[in-house]
Amino acid sequence: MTNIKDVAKYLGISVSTVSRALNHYPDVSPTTKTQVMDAVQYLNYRPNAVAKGLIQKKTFTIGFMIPDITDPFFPALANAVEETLSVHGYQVVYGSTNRESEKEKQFIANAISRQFDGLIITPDVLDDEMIALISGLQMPVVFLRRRTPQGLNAPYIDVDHYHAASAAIRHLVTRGHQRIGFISLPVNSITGSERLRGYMDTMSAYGLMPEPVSIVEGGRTIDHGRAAMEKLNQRCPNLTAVFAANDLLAIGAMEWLHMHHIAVPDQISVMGFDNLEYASFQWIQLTTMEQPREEMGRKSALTLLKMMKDPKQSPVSELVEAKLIERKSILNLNAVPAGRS
Amino acid sequence: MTNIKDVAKYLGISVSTVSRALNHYPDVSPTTKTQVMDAVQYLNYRPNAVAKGLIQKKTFTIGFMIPDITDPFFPALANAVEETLSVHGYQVVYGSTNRESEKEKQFIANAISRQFDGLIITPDVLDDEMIALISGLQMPVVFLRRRTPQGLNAPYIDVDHYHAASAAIRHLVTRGHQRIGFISLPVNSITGSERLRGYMDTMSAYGLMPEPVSIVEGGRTIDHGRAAMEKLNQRCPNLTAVFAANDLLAIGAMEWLHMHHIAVPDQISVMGFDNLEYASFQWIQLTTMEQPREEMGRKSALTLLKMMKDPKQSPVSELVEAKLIERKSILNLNAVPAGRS
DNA sequence: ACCTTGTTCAAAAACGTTTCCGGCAATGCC
DNA sequence: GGCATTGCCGGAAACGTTTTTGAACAAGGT
Repeated sequence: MTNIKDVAKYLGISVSTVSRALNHYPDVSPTTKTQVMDAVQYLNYRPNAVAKGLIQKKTFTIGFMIPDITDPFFPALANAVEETLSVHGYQVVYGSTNRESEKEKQFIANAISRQFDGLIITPDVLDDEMIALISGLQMPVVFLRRRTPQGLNAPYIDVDHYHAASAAIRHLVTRGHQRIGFISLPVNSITGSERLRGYMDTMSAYGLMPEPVSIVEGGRTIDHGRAAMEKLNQRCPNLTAVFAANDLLAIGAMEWLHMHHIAVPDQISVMGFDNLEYASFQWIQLTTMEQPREEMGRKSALTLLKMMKDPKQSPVSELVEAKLIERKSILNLNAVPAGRS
Repeated sequence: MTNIKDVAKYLGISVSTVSRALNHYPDVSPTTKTQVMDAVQYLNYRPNAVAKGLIQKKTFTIGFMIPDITDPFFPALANAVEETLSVHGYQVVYGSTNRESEKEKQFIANAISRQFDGLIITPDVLDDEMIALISGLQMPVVFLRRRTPQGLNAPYIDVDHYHAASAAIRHLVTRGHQRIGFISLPVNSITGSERLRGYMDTMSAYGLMPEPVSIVEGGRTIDHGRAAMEKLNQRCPNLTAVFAANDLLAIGAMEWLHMHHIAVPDQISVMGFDNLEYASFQWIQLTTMEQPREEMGRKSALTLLKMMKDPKQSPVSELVEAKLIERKSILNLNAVPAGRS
């Protein structure tokens, strides 16, 4: 590999002049500058970013930690993050941690030793050790799709899961639904507990205090959704609607209903959360709360950029709006003859 | 940030001893070694991987270039690659290029200046400039999900698209289908042209030379599949089966059929390619050729690992088998009363 | 007493850049 | 013509490691 010394020697000038020419410093004459550029071309010289990073204490790489790239929620996020960071010369290093605490810590440790310039993270487990690790970080951090935990003061970009769940329930109730089941995410996760809380509070605000049996903890996958729907159907056979805490659960539920010849929405309505591509399939047509993933990804990248440019200012968190996407999985009971069990 | 000089000063020993202790060199006494370890803990010292990379000429990062992380085909690949590389201490840098030539070149250039140790790439456009760029590379490269282009001698990991397409057609023909339409990927892509070739050759081997009108170039998305199915239906209303070159196209086709009340498989059979998660949905149940994505990801990572360990040996390419996943989207005409148009 | 061998460590070079500092012409100004 | 200013450039330090070389010392054999 040819280095800067080689091109300096080739031109018979000093290393520092070559460096200044390449970095467009003002104090280098136009003629030598073009000479340098030509020599660089001719010798096929590529600056070594590692050496540059060492001396500048800036690597132009940022870390992006997510629970699971295989979860269809994340690729769009990742894409938006990379898109907006790459135009500023940053490269992003993904880490898919499978929600394992060990891997998450591993990723942070790596970010430190590799001198990343910033971090966008969606941590899943936030025990004390993790919080300590993050709070000891020298680089800017933004939390994505979860609020900043107690004890840290990084900004976050999140949707308001609580209000979104509330809006979903409102949508169902105003369409005449009263017996509404809930298929939950793991409740030890933040998003899971927030959406559950939105369901609970809104139901009781309408005087529809749900019995505990109408809530089942589902998990995150389609299979979980199926199993949860089966359990729900056993325990509360007279539900008119089901609210699933994400689209995968909703689709699992719809699959179970389809297999048992229970028509959606005629016999039971289903509401989802996320608006994945699946949701718009002709067979599914799921009404769901959309999380604006591109927007979230973009905004997290932009606030990180701002923080890296000026580490002084305290950056601002943002709560973006979820949006109700109406399709055909919910029946309006008020517009129906009546006489349903 | 505390560096190795700090811990040396703290212990009153030399920098080199600390370094040797940390890297488990034999010539450091047990007592100083434990002292060093304790000091490292106490001072919260983290080795600077950038400096290490500079002197060792090894960064323990590999680049993984894919066309589009948003395409549901790739996350599983990416996951497998990262999984098997991370256990060897490598970190992987993704690049989602949106199939833009400019971004692909950008990624390679970045890989050079950042001194990556190796590359796993799924390039989409391979013009002369790209080939020159790659052939000038100092680091090992493996091609994934495409064969190595002429003029390069890197290994590849791919499925045999041609034979897989051939097997798909054989499956249809042995079930009595003769008029089989084809929805193609963009034919200027390698995978697209290979699958098309498999279709063509196999059809004519059975004496079923397809008319040009029964082939329509679809694209890559569900919307393309819909449009293609509509076109196909106009041009060849008497098809008994359609082979779509990937599952997204197949699902788009099935959507169009569903919207027009044409039953699958009773009125027309559909065969896909990829076996995405979608394909197993209850409403879809698509028979399709599975590409073993985890296996491909793992294998590409393993051969890269081998090449990095011993750059001498010429590594071996692999063609993995696609596997027919039988579901319910194909009707066996031989087991049916007869009398179909 | 001397050589050999082995163990443990320190000094310094090296990696490829950037950047600070100073020097040397040439120019402009009085 | 002296003097400050400007434009351009070279030397060298610095970034934080690893690695090579060899020094110091002890122990053991003859």
